[in-house]
Amino acid sequence: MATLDEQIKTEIGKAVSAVVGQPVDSVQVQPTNPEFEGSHTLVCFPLTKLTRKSPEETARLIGEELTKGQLFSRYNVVKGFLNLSVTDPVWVSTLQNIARLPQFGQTVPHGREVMIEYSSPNTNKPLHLGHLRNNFLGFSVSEIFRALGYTVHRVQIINDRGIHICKSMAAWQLFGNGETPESSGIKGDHLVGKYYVLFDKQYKKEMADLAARGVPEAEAEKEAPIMKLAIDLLRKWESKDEATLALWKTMNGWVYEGFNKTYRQMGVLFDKLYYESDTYLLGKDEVLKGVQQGVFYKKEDGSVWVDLTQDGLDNKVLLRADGTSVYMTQDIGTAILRFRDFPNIEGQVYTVGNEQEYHFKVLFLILKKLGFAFADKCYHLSYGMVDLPTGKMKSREGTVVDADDLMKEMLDEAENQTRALGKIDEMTDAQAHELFDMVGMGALKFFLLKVDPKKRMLFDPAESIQLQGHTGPFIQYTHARIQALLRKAAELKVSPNTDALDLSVALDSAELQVIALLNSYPVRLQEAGRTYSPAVVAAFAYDLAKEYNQFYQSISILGETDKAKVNLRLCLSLTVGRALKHSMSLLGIRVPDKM
RNA sequence: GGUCCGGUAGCUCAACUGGAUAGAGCAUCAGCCUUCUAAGCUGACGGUUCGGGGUUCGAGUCCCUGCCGGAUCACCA
Repeated sequence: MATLDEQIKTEIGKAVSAVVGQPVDSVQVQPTNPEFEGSHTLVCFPLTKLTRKSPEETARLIGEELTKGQLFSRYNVVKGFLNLSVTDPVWVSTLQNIARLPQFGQTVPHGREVMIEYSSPNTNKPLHLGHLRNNFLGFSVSEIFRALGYTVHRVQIINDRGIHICKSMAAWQLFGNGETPESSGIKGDHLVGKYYVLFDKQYKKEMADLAARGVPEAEAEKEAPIMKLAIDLLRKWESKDEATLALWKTMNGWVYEGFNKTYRQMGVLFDKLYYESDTYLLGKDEVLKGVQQGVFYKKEDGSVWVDLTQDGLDNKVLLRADGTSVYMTQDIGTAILRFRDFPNIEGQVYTVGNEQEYHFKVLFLILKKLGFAFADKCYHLSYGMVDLPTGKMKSREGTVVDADDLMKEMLDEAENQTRALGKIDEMTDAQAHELFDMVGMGALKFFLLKVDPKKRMLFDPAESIQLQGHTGPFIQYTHARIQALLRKAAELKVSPNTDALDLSVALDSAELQVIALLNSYPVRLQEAGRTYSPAVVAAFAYDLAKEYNQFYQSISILGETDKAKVNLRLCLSLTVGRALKHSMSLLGIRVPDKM
C-alpha cells in the first residue's frame, strides 16, 4: 500500500499535469508554515512558465482540481503558495497504519552490508572528550544504518604499537617500581597515561639540560636519554625481543581493561577489533605490487612514492628508504584486509576527525589507482573538533577533558537534580541508579550528537549538564510521561486500541501536527543515513517531543468524554512513545518509563 | 602561500539543499500545578544571517570579491 506521502505526490502530480496540460516530472511540495492553514504546500512559481498565468491563478486552478479528490478537504492560496489540508480521516488512517507497526521506523533487513569504523584510540593514554564525540557518532551511525535495513560491521583499529606506547613503557621502566593497576588502585589506561605524562616531563627536563650544555635542539631531541630508551624499546619490539614484548603486552593489557570499562559506560559495541600490531606490515606487499604495475614509483634512495599531482594533490611517500611502512601504507593494507574478511560489504565508513581529511582523500585515491572498485564506496565520516570555552583541548597543557571523569560528573549531576526533584521516592536503589545513568548519559550523548557532525562544536560543561530545554532528558521525560499516562489508562481499562480507531473523529490541530510529524519519521531517517548525521535523528526526536508536549498540555486525554477521542489520543500517545524510544535508541540513548 | 571547512539573536545550535514574516534552547522578564508527571506549557524581549557586488519571480542557501576563525599541505600517527 502506498504511504500518505506517495499518495499525495501522485495526486498532486496528476492535478498539476491536468492544469498545465502536459506531464510535469517534478513538483515542489513542502510542509506548510504553521501560521497558515494546511499541512502540505505546493510551490507554484516554477509552474507559471508552463501555465502562462499568475502564480495565484495557477495555484487556485490546481487547488480546485485537487479538492475534487478524496485526499484534500480544503485549500488556500497565499501568493504563489498553494496550502492544502489533508482530510481528517486520511490523517487518522495514517496514524492507524503507523500504530499497527510496533517496529515503526525500522526497515526490513535487505542484506546489504557496510562496515563502520570508529573509536580507534592509541593505547598510551585514556580516552577524552574528543573520543566521546567519535564513539557516540560512530555507534549512532551504525544504529541508523541498521534501522535502514543494513547489516553493519562495527570495527576499530587499535593503535597498539609505535613510539607512543614505547614512551609509556620507557617511563614505567625508569620510574614505575613495578607499579600495576592492582597495586596502585589506578584504572589501567590512566596508569599507562600517567607514565606517558612522566615521559614527557622527563624528556623536557633532559632537553633543557642538553640545551644548557649548548647542544642544538634538533640533536637534543634524539639524544635525550629517555628518548633513546623509547627508541631502543621500539627497535627491540620490532625485532621481537621477548622481554620487551612481554612488557608491551602487559601494559596494553592494562589499557584494554580500562578501555573496556569506559566503553561499557559509554554503551558502545564492536563486532571485530583490528590491531595495528597485526596489520601494520600488510600494506607493504600491495605497495610493491603497485610499483610493478607502474602505479607508484621508486626513488634512487629506495623510497616509494605515489604521484597525485594529476589529481590536484602532491607526491606522497608510501615506503621509507629503509623499507619500513608509514601510516598510509598500513591503512592501505588494513582496508584491503577488511574487504577480504567481509567480501560482501559495499563500503567502509571511517569515523575520524576532520584533521585527517587529506589523509583519507589520498587513501581512497590510492585504493582506486590500485584497481579496487570499492574505493568509490569508502566514506570518511569527518567530524569537527570539540572546543572548550577556554579554547582548544591540549594534552600538554592539561586542558584535556577525561572521558571517565566527564561521564562520572554527568551521572552525579543527574543524581543531584533527580533527587532535588524528588523523583526517586518510590524507587529501589537499583532503579534509581539506572535512572541516573540513563539521564546522565542521555544528556551527554544528546548534547554531542545534536550538532551537525561536520561542524566544530563548543563543549560548555555548564550547558552540557542542563536537563531542561533542548536536551536528551527533555525527550526522556516526555517518554516517561507517556508511559505514566498509559499506565493510568490501563488502570481505567481504556488502553489504546488501534483496530477500534474511529476514522470519523474530528481532529484538533495539535493532534494533526503530531501525526504529521510522526509520519515524517521514515523520511528523516533516510536523510540521516544519506548524510551520515545523527543530528537529523536528534532533531526529529526533539521536534516530536516538543510537539507532543504542546498537545499534552493543551488537551485533556483521559478527561475527555467522547470515547472515540480518548482512544485516538491514547493511540497517538502510544505511537509517539514508541517513536521517541526508537529514535533515541538510534542515538544510543535509553529512555525510562518513570522519571 | 596552495587547498578545504566555517562565520546566523548576548551564548549554544536549527533552517527539509533556492521558497512565505530566518526558528529552538539557554539567559532576562511576565504568566500557568485541587485535574493524565511543572525535567513541562504559554507569552514578552532579542537579527543588516561577517562586509560588498552579482544571478532571478524569490538568496542565510548559488557565483565573484574582501575581512575574520580553523584544519591541512611530513620518510608523524
